[in-house]
Amino acid sequence: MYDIIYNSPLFKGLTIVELNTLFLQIQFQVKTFRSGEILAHAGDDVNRVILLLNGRLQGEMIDFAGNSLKIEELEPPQMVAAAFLFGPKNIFPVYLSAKTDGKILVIPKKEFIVLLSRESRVMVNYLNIVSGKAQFLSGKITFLSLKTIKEKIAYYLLQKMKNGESGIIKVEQTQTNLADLFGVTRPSLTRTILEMEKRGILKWSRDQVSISDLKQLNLILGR
Amino acid sequence: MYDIIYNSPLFKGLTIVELNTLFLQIQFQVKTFRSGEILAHAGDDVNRVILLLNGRLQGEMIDFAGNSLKIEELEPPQMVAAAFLFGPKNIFPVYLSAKTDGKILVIPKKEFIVLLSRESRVMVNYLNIVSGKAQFLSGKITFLSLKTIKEKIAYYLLQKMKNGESGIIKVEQTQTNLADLFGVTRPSLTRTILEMEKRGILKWSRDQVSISDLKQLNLILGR
DNA sequence: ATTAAATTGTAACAATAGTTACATTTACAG
DNA sequence: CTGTAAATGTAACTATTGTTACAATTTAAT
Repeated sequence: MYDIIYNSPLFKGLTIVELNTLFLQIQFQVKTFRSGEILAHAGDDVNRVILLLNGRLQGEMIDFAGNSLKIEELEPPQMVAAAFLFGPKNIFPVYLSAKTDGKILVIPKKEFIVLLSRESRVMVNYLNIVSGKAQFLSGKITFLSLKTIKEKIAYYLLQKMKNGESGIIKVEQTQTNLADLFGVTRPSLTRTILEMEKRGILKWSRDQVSISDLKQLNLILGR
Repeated sequence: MYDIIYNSPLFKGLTIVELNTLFLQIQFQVKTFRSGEILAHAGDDVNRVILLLNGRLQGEMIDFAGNSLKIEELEPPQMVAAAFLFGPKNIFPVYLSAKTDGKILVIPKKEFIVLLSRESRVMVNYLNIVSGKAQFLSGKITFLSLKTIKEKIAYYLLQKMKNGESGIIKVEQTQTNLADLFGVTRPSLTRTILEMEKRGILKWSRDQVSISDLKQLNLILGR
């Protein structure tokens, strides 16, 4: 078990020996689950840490387009519902069900608090996880608040350019995928891309986009 | 000072005496700022805790409609950029500027980590703050991913009913306000409301809405 | 009670995106 | 090299929302 949680975001930075010592001091359970089993219902109390050791779970996921009811698979060794253990509403936002057989590590919230104050590396790890979620969501909201497809394209491309350099952007996505990511239909996306091409803003050829008029692109976002 | 932070979400639950003792053990600064001053630029490193003691600051705010660039005022004794102290991206998401003269409490991140592991009540408080942010954002995304005005109305009303009971809902908002909250135009909202009335789903009279057909209302959200 | 301001109702038209269906082009397996 | 599947281009039509402007109604202050 310790070899698995050794690699988890929550316990990273600790040695296996340290993990062993730490877990001697707290109460926890390892539970097995069977494929198809429902581990938590939406609305259930979150009063424990659940760390997926092996197997696959599925739950809600926020995708790029914010279709929040889409289902995401959790892979080991991820934490379940990390942002719902604390805060005002300690309930599962969605169903949590098993796609395969597997095992979870369960730590009661009280024990977890002890653990956090005893081992500051775990505390920092956990803070990183929860903060990361908040940051992720914050970014999604920025994207979601873009109203038109043109704006979404502009934002997407400008983001890609930041991590890059020149006016040529590699898009490792098909338009079909992008449309899905944006939460729009594929023909609408294509239509908008072609319109932007006609206006001389960019040139989109398969997996490569070249920006011809950066000013106009920024203008779309009101910058 | 301690009388102010005594009431802050971050330090609540501790007595003034305990706060005094705690602050003797860590490094911190109290800084004054002047109206108009920019306390942090978007992109600046977040390597410190900032707690507003008095005065008013303004920064980015995510509103109900997700217009993320709207400006929100921070009031004392709130924390600034709580979700950006940890996590992968430790940078201010927005400008932070002063609306009035005032004072802030500044604790370097390193010191703050010491503080968190030394006083688990503060740790739990902080976890509650960050988790609360994540939960808030998660809720906003659920709302933002509703595509049509009809869906937004349905979601809004059903949320209101949860905390209530009967088929009569008090809406302490004008349609003008609601439209703004939803991120749509007022005539469009009115039009949609009237259409829903025509279909016998609800009856909207000023500040009071009565649901005539709960099933249809749920159906709009695909439930 | 009267008036000004705020709120709500309405309508014509424009803009944007979804829907559906099919044509064309490209990639790639055999 | 060829055939098939995937990706992209295109078009007509519908649905939804925005825009603008004004009318009707309600609220609240004097």
